[in-house]
Amino acid sequence: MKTLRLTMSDRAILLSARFFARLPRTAAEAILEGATVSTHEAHDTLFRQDDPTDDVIVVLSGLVRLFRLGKDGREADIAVSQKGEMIGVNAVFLDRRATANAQAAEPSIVARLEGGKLRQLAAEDSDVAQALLELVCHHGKMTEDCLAEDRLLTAPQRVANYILSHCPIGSESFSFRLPFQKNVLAGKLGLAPEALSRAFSTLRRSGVIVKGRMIEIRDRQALEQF
Amino acid sequence: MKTLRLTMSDRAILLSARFFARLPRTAAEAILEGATVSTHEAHDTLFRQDDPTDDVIVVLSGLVRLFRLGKDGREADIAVSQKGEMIGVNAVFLDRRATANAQAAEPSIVARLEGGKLRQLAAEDSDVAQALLELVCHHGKMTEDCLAEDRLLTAPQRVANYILSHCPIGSESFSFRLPFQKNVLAGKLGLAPEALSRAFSTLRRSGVIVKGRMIEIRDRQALEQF
DNA sequence: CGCATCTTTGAGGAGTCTCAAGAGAGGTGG
DNA sequence: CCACCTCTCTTGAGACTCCTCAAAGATGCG
Repeated sequence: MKTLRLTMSDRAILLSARFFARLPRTAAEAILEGATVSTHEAHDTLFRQDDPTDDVIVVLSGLVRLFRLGKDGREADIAVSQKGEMIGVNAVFLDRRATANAQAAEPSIVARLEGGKLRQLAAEDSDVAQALLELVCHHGKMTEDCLAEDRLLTAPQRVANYILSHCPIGSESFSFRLPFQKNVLAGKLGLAPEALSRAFSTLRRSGVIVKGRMIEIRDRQALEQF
Repeated sequence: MKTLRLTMSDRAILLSARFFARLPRTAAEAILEGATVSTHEAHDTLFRQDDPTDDVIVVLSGLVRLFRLGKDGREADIAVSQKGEMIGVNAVFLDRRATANAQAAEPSIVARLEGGKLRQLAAEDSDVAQALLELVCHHGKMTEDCLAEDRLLTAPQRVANYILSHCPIGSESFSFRLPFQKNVLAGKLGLAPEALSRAFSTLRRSGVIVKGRMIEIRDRQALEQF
């Protein structure tokens, strides 16, 4: 891991991230004041569950996996964050202890914002508070979605769902590239890698063609009623 | 369902709820401006998933279950809310559509706050924004906990966990009364009622005694390493 | 006391995990 | 350019957990 200052292009990525994009430029700049950047190898740990921490992390490139550890060492993914997504907001507004482990799932660059500054700005600037509220509500909803999917859907259904969520509405057949390793996708969907593999096998019979990271869908209908 | 005005005791319950308790009295009063109260039978639906809605609900008494429906009609509980807890905050700060179904799990009384007013106050009063942020972060963490438990723990482990969460720290043996039907507990833990029953059977061998809604724990150690 | 509802128990089956081994892809060095 | 190595992914087999359906046993309420 190496620590650096923000470059111009880092700034550009940050300012175009959803959270910052909806803020007035001056507020966004104020938050970035004092931000640092660090690079990480795949499998590097960014922080550990229950560690005291007062940083919010923004992914600039790469992929960060957020997971909890079971007593037996098994891992349960809570979220997988890509470019422009924020991590650790909950902790900063609760007890300043990480709620999960964060690990780079591939070589990654992240920015660290000071939680103290964020709290201060949230208190002073209602635009910032508003943006944070929306962000956290959105995170909450995502987690709810995950929970509901886990409880309601089988493995192939979850995978079908995931694929459909990448499908532009209205198109009958389409294709896209998985944004990360199948390994990581399996974790995100709450499956063992083998289960994901088998799910793809099942979906093959419904017109899903998988070649490496490329996914091709022939018949959207068949997927939807899975 | 009957709709009423706020009584004095309703007000008292609201003001002592966690969210309101940390607000200055005047801010809390401002939010309660225009609130209404309604009573519901068990199994009454308060709102349906995807319904346009701009209310936040506070449970005054009884129990409200929040769940999503699968295509086959199966239900997945997202949360179970008791006296003083708030429902629907996410929706009010996102697209004003309910993210789940809400149903009274027993005869219940709830207050409805106007989402518009809440948004307005959050923008004007940083105390309100702060309190909302903490509330939503807390909800998010709860949901994460649920997700992680689902993925990491077996049925008996989840039940043991639940029991331990009701145990005052430091006590070796203790007992308490379930705050709701086993039916509802099963849903909250993501189990079929039969699975909960069997989990209790398993735990019986580790010193857990179940009589109706009363739970008694003889040996905390045994539970913890389950 | 009787009925409706909730809970427990049993049996069978669907779904997912684990372990183990084989196939494929991508990168490195000769 | 090919052989080799590593890492990822797939496939198979067996075990385990939890669900579903069915029926019997509690519990609570009128």
